[in-house]
Amino acid sequence: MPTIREVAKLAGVAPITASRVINDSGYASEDVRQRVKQAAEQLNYVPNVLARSLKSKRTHTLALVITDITNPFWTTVARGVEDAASTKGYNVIFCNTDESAQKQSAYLQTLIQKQVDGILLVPASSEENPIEFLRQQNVNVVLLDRSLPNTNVDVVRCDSKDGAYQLIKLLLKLGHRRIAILRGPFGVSSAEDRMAGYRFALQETGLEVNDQLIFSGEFSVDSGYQMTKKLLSLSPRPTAMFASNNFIAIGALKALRDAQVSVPDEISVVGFDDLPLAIVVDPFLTVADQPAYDMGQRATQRLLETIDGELIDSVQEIVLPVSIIERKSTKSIS
Amino acid sequence: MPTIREVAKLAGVAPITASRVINDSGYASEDVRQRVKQAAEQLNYVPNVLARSLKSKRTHTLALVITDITNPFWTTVARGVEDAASTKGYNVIFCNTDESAQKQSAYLQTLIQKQVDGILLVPASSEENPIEFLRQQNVNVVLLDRSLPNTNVDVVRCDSKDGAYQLIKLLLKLGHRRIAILRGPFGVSSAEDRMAGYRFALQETGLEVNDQLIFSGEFSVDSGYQMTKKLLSLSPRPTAMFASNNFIAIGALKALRDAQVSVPDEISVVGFDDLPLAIVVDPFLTVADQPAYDMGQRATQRLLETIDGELIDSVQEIVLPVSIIERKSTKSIS
DNA sequence: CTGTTAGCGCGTTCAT
DNA sequence: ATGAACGCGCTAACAG
Repeated sequence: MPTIREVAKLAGVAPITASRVINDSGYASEDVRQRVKQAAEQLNYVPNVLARSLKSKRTHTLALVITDITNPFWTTVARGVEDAASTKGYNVIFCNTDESAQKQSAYLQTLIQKQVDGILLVPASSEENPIEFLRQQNVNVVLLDRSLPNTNVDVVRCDSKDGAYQLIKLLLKLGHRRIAILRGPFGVSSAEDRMAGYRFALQETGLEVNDQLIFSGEFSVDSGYQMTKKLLSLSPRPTAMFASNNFIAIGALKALRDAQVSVPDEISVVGFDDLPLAIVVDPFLTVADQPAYDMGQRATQRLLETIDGELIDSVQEIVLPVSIIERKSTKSIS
Repeated sequence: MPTIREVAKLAGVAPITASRVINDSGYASEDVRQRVKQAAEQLNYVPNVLARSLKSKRTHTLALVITDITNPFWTTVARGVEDAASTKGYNVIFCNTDESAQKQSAYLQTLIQKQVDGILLVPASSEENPIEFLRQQNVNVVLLDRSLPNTNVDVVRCDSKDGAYQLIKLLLKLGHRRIAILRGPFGVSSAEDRMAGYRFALQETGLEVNDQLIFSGEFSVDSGYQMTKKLLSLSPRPTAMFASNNFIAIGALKALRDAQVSVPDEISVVGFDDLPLAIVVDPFLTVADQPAYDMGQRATQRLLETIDGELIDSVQEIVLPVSIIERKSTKSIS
């Protein structure tokens, strides 16, 4: 792999001159310009941006640290991120933490070593706050989907509380009173917010929150399945349930099918996160849909702004609205 | 961000000594060891691997160039890649080409500039062969999913021809004779292979391949939808159809639903690529399932081997078997 | 318009 | 056991 020095030599100029031509910075006579370009062409010269980055302190590389790219919600976010990043000339390294604080901190460590210009982080549930560490290292961060308590960072997230609130309201209007929730991990703000929305809707209607109807688990298919099995052993059985994430919803629907409980005839189900349109031929689950792609894009734009030093002072929390999509998984109680 | 020089200064030693302690290379007295470690701790020292990479010519970063991370098939591949990579201490940059040769070459250019140690590439359909360029640049490459004609590169792909063959055989056994194919882009080896499998199965059975029953398009939902609409205008209508990719299958199913053609009563449908189990609560499409995760993993392992210079000489083509999953979208003709 | 010098942060080579 | 010098490839800063 040729260096700029070799190009310069072939063109009969000094390295810096070749550099100027190649980066189109500074002056250069047409003659020199030609010679350098030709030399670069001839040698198949490709600049080594590592060396450049070492000086410029810019790598034009971002990192996306999510829990699992396999979840269609995160996939869509990732696509939004990559699109926004590549438009501005940035690349994206992606990392899956699987909600493990350990994996997360290992990744963050490496990413900082690699001098990424910024990190989009979906913080894994954990005691430790990763932000302080990142701050010390002077990395730009934007939190994605989840906020962190007592932490002054940019966040781009969706309105989980409102989404949950609306879904429960919808069930209440249909006459349901025994409404269960399959909630996500403690300490994860989106899970807590959805729980809060659930609570709020019930209380607003003058209903008590029944602890028996609250099931907690992971944001996973398996967990959704397990929680639903427990739920089904209750008697009287709830007439409606709220699966607080797409994977939980899938697990729930599987469990209901296995138990031959029909939706919505025997139980109404609402979910959070839509399954991408492309995936489901005949969608039937009523959900609160989050603008995943937008979220990725917005967060990336925000991150790039802070990298460019535009808005260093003001910390922003961008909350995107969710939209309720009513389909066929709920039914009025009679 | 502190440099090793500052750490050394604080510890009262020379930079190189600090370096030795931190990288655990060479000798250092226990006393010095302690002092350096403490200094590093105190300053929150994180080594700048850019500088290291500049010397070592290793970035421990790979790139995954796919068409669209949003396709669950690629998502799964991506997860396999990232898992295999991170296990070995590598990070992964991901890029979406959307089948555009232009985007692809722009990405490849940047990736080389960034000195990635290797590239996992799903080549976009194009006249130009990107491999020669990569060869010149001395980058390690493993092709994913698709091979390239007359090109001596490692490939990890699935047995598309056999998958298609088996699916068509299955339809033939059910008595179908008018079997349509919704094929993918010309010049994309997986699309061509599936076409070949289709052809082969028919010919083996002594049937002629009827050009009217061959529809060509993109690997996209929309394209699947369009092709199916055309297919439905045929009379007599085919009794069975083969959607040669997951997105095409989704589009096809949508079109069939919109036209109120029932599957499998009025038409049998088989597809390529399974929709991830997690996604589909009640899967019903009969498909040839590719081991997407494995493919990602195997390709990455192979790439890392070549990076480590283990097997530079022998070019390998790894072909993974697909498995037919029979469900409820086909019916015997009577 | 072009070139010399110097340094980004690190680690290899060769001394001491 | 520790350190000085040098260079990876590139580009500001400063001549000329």
